[in-house]
Amino acid sequence: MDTPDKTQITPTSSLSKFEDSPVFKYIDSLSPIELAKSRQSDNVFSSLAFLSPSSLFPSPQISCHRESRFLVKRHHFSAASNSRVLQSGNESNTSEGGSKAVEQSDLYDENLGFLNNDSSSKGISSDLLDEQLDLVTELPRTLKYDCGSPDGNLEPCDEMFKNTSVEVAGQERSPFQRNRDEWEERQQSFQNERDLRKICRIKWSEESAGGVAIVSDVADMLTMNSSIIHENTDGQDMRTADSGTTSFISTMLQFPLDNANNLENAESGDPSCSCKQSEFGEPVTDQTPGILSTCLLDKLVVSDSGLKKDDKGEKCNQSSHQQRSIRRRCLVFEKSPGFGLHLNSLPNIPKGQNPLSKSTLSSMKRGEIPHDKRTVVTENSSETPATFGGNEADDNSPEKKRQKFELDEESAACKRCNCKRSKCLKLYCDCFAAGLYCIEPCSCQDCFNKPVHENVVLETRRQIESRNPLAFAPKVIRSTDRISDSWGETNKTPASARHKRGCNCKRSSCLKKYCECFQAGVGCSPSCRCEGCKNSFGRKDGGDESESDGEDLEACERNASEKKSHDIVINKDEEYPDLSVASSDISRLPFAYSGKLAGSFSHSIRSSPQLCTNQENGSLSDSSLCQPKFDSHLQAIPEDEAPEVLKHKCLPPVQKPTSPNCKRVSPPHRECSSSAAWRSRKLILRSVPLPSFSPP
DNA sequence: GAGTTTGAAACT
DNA sequence: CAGTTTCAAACTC
Repeated sequence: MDTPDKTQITPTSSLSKFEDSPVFKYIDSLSPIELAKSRQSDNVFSSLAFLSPSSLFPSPQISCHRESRFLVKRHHFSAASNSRVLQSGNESNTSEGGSKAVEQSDLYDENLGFLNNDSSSKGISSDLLDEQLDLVTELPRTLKYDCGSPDGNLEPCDEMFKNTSVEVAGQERSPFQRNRDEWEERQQSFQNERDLRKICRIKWSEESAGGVAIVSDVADMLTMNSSIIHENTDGQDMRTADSGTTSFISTMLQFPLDNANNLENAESGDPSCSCKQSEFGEPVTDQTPGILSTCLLDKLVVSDSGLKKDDKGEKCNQSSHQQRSIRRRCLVFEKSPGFGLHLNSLPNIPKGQNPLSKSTLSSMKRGEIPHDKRTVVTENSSETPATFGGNEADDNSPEKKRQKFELDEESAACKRCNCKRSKCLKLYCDCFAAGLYCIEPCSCQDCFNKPVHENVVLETRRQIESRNPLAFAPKVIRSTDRISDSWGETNKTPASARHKRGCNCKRSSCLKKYCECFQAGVGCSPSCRCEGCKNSFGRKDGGDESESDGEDLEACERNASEKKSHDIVINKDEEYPDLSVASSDISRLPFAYSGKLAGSFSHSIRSSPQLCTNQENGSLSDSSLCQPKFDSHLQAIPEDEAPEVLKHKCLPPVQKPTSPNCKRVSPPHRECSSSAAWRSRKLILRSVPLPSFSPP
């Protein structure tokens, strides 16, 4: 098919075409995004995956974008399905740009047909499939890093992934997950989420056994079409992952939407093997806790699942627990980055940890504060040369350099705490504060922040949370320019972020990392009590230095984003400052109640009021929760691309948080920075909200 | 690498 | 709520 020029095709254009025909939508949106931004797409994918399915989005535009992306990935996936999906994925990674583009065009029709089969769930199924595809694509990268076999041996890599996922779910995450579970149980309102977790658990438990039973269980719980699954036994390897992922995703989606069932059915149809599900179950479990905050985790998990699929869940033996742990760590960090993923909160990624995670993190970070679309793409390309080779002619471009620089910084940032007296059980400890266990890279002494001391950690967290429910919530909230708060009004910055509490700097002039605002790469706000504020990201008084010195700003952002990207949460609920805050906090929280909210799937969290619910029953908007993912995803999407319709439509009516929990919820503030980076953020933010919230 | 500075977190 | 202490990161040398 004729794929429109990436550059030319923008979401906006695609939107216009949606009206004409769904096919055009997919084609238009797909070809440009995928080709240009392999990595980015990954990020996006993960974000999208977690986001509600296309069905969720009433607006054709949104669905179109997502579908297009998914389709592309799916193409890729389908191609691989016949042969070793993973391998193909690995190979394709290097040459994603060209090969995928071709495949996409070819496969596009198929996907459409497939989607059409399941009218009700086609959107969702497509999304899920796409996600799987994305995973496949990303897996190769991961394999390269982790397995050390780029082409490699899929099996080993798969095993690695599988193990990793297992380990994560079982060990490191166990405490968090448990907390989440507890919360969920307490809060019956989120039945879907619980079901999903159950499924994951089941899969997990039965993974070793074969996971067949799991499938049935899942089907029962999710009301999936087991029949469909069985029918598709032929494509086990490929489908399995999809099915698992799909089911998981659908389940997640179900929270807010009833469409999940449909989606699951459609998706489940693809997957056939119970083993696959089990595999998914694992990834899901992992994802649930950590992923939320960041897209990276999602990706990783998904990819892992995908690998497992190929290898067959049974194959996935726990080869190296350590490696898994490490991976997990990285993932978690990344996730929390998210904004950071969690995506934003990935600042502290151990150096020794997965390169993949690094890359992912980098991508996420970039996503958080992308200067422009290109940046994201370039980043992706950096990791997977093949992917973007064609698109990125910018190797020499400043952004490219910047990306490399960021990668280096990320690597350097992969350090952990160095606590000596806090036992890593206080917020002094970055690991603990981020909801992460300390790991080898940490230089802490008498550390209790380890899985072995799970009970202690949890109890301590409870205590801290009892004092301050938002203690583990993201410190920085990003909001789009749409927000009209006192601060935002003064600051026209497209995208803005603010520190939840504001800093209290006296001597650093908010120009050093002592300042949390600066460290997070956000400007100071009226809520800050700093003296002599000279924050390059935005002064408390509204002064904006960023414009004057874009380069400096970028450097500052890099520094800031490096570490506490995970702490930053995008605020979709701009209109609802309180809510946004709460949601942001939730997204980042890995532990306990917050952890449940944040740790659990972003969707669930978003859809679920848990975070606030625990503290308060106010319903939270999912927007913030989903944002990290979207953020990364949206990064590539220019403002123009993001249709306003989506903005509005996708954003479900948010209920204002009446939550008392949201302490110190600073009124929505906007940063003054008007740098390109911030602008890009703005774009991202807009796009983000849409997917996350799907009108019931 | 050791020592200092800094400001958040914790405590009173 | 304010003041003080503790703490670990950030920074400097």
